[in-house]
Amino acid sequence: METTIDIKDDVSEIILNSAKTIFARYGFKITTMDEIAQAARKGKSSIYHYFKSKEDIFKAIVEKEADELSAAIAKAINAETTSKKKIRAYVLARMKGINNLTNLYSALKDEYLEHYSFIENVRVKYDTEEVNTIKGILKTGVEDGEFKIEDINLTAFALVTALKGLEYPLFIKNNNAKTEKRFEGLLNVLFYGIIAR
Amino acid sequence: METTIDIKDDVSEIILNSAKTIFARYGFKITTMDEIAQAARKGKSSIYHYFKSKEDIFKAIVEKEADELSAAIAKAINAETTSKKKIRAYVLARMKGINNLTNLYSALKDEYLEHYSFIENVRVKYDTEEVNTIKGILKTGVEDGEFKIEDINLTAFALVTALKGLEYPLFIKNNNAKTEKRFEGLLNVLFYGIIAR
DNA sequence: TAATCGACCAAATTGGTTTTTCGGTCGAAC
DNA sequence: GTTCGACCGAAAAACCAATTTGGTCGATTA
Repeated sequence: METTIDIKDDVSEIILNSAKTIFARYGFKITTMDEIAQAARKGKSSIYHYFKSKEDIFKAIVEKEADELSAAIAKAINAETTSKKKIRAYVLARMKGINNLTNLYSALKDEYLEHYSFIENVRVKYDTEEVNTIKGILKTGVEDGEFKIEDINLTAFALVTALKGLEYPLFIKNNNAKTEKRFEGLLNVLFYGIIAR
Repeated sequence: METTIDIKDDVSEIILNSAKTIFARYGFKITTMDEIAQAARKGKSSIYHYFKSKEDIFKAIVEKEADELSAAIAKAINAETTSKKKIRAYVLARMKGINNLTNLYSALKDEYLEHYSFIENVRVKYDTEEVNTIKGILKTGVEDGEFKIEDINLTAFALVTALKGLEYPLFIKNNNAKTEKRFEGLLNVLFYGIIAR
């Protein structure tokens, strides 16, 4: 994975990784630039040669994690053939992925960071990306005659919203085989509805 | 509606209504007992003859509003015959009802009040009530052979969660005929699923 | 030219003190 | 039973000095 091209950004990478650990442990506010610099074995001024602000570093880390989750989800989706399976893969990958990057991604839900506009930007960006991903799957499903949906946009939005709401009470708390079975049941509601036939 | 029995609680009612307006406008924290007393044309000490604390007043107001919403929803449900129509009536009544009591009910979502245990109690109480209502409808629907659901508890919970998530972006913002049509589409997903047949 | 850093600054934060406000009590009066 | 003025103690607000800290700059290194 690592090529020689990365060498140029070597220091940036070191700074980012150092900062990542400290941010994860102590949060954005308390972490100081001096601490980051110290962890990276650099003078504080040197950090500013690579990043223009503390926010900038944090932003880079969060965005990187968001990208990693996106990639993991995309990979899971592409591995499936039918749209139905893609939806299922999406939910599963999302659930498992979020557990991994609890550290910084949880920052999106941190009340203190609520007011930082740059975090809000990341949130909005990731939210729309998420909706678009689902929308894409639904659209393909409809075109292939696999799905039948009145309003794709609305359905995609509702699905993401519901997923986000269920995320914490269902997935985060206990993430095991039993949990998987439970959301399997919910997916069946989505696929087949609750009306008997 | 008003009977002579109410006369005894006349002053309580006055205090409650005065407080309600002030709380709605300025929120729980900023509102002072003196202001409430002044609006009720009473001395501050007099208030304590009817309510034991500021929290107590607020609690009474919020619980009253919650009860009103519950009653409105129950009425709407009972007016319908089939379980499917009951679900639809529930969503509609909930959407319209919440718009009415934006004032204090919004307190449930106020970040400042998050930490007050008495508010948490109201929230939990209303949440479980809501889930139970839906659960009741679903259960009856299944028993009558109208619905077919694997896990009623989970489905009810998911439905309420989704509804709560969609509440703000869909309903509150623009509450009109077009909105009704939109969630009609979502209800169809719930009823019939997205799989084509 | 790219990278590093010590010295420095202004703004924000912190810690501690004082003042004010406010929820709540009490006893008296009606 | 109801009302209220006077009062209390704890919490919040206001204030201020000391310190921290995000960020800049010029010089130095390589």
